[in-house]
Amino acid sequence: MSLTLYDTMARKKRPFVPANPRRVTMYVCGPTVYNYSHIGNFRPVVVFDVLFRVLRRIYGESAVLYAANVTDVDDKINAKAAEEGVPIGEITDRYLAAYNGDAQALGALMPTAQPRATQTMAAIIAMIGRLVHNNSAYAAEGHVLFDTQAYGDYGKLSGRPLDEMIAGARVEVAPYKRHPADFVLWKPSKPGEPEWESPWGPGRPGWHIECTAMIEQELGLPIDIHGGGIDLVFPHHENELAQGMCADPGGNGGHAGYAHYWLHNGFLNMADEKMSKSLGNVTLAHDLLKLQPGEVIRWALLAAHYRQPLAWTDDALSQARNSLDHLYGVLGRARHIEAGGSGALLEDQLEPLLDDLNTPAGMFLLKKLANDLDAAVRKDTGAAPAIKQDLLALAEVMGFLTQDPQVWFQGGADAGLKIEIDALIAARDAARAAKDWGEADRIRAELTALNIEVMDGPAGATWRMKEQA
RNA sequence: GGCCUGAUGGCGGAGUGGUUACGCAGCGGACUGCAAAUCCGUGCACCCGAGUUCGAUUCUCGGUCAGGCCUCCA
Repeated sequence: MSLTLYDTMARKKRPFVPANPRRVTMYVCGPTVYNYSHIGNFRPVVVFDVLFRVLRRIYGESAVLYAANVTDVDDKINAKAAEEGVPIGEITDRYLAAYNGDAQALGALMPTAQPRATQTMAAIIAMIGRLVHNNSAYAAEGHVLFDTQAYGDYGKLSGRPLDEMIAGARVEVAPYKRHPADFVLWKPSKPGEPEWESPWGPGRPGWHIECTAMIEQELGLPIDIHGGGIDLVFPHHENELAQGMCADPGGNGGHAGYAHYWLHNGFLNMADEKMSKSLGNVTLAHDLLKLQPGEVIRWALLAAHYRQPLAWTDDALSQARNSLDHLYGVLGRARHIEAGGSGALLEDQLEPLLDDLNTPAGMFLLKKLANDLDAAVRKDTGAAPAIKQDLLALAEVMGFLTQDPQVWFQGGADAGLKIEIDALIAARDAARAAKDWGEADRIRAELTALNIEVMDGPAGATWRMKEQA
């Protein structure tokens, strides 16, 4: 099976070839845990979860190492802790738990490692030490700065030559920087903020160094795939790359590279504008999940190709809901079919995903397989078991159809409501048997008021919860 | 100002040098006591201009528009 991925560094699709097929490594930049994350923050979670699943399918479950970091040292965390008068650990534990819960609800598998900055401090300090030692970094006024002049290819990832960036810079340059693009590896903490001891004085790490240290500690350099949002290309990933290359004991470029493939997901937009906390146009995944099944939100997040911008609208959610209702409806009608006996190659079903994670094409194939299954069941052609297996195999790699169809349609009803519904359905069946249409319709109206939709069929009436949102 | 993306039908969204997926919504029909679900059929698009070509929505250049990055950011 050959997987092709768009590499930001190469600016084109490249065949994916891991350095070691028995140990495939992927790192994705994760959240800063100081609050609930908005739905846009979960786009990479879901996108790279699909990639994780595809890789596991190709190379084997135990062969893929997927690390997603958690930033738990940060100004915003400090501010939140100060506001509540609690240690930062209380803030970060709380919001990390919420984040993981939301990710799970969206069908994302746990990464194989979830390193935290506070637990990587020794590796961070050691790496800064190496950078200072080999003159890639310098100490100045209590700070340690990375010397961007030390890395000849600085700017290559983002396509921004250094001099052009300086020409267009709109930020004030700290006086202790040798070069305007130099960035902080270590800085003193403000009074009252958490700090760690280091050879350059007490303080805390800059933003970029934690990822590089975590990658080295968790996965080892170089890694196969490095992922994140498109906004991270510059400066975050550019800086990671520069310090990572220079931190190698072999010197600048001494190892085979930092990451062999750079993947970046596009933004999720609200009404043509990026969803952003500073713009105030955020929808929290945590709130959305109270209104919609996680699979519906996951579907909406994967409905556009991951590199394209994704417009987040109520209509997109409702279309996602319709699509899943259709697929679950087919599965419900095929519930008596035992999946199996497929002669088809898994590669056929994976093909859309193997082409740079083309999830919309994957959805198209899901729907096609579902329609084929429906027809095979209806016409009793004997092809149903194989088609059902294919459908479920693709759905699993995409993280869909994880529930029993009956639970999908009726899961929103508690036991008491179900008893009430069954009684009403029975009464309506009796009325229909007596051709008392007035009474039958009256009961249906009663069920509608309970948010229940009735569907008459040859084997009697079935029902489902209607869409909530 | 510099750099980088994108522009497909009413909406969402793939893809392709020549017959343009699919979903939702719409319309007609079948089925139904009426519905729902399902099935059959059907209308609707490739931003503008130039170039390359027998032929461009697809390739090239220019333009327009939109979005992003250059500051925390998925």
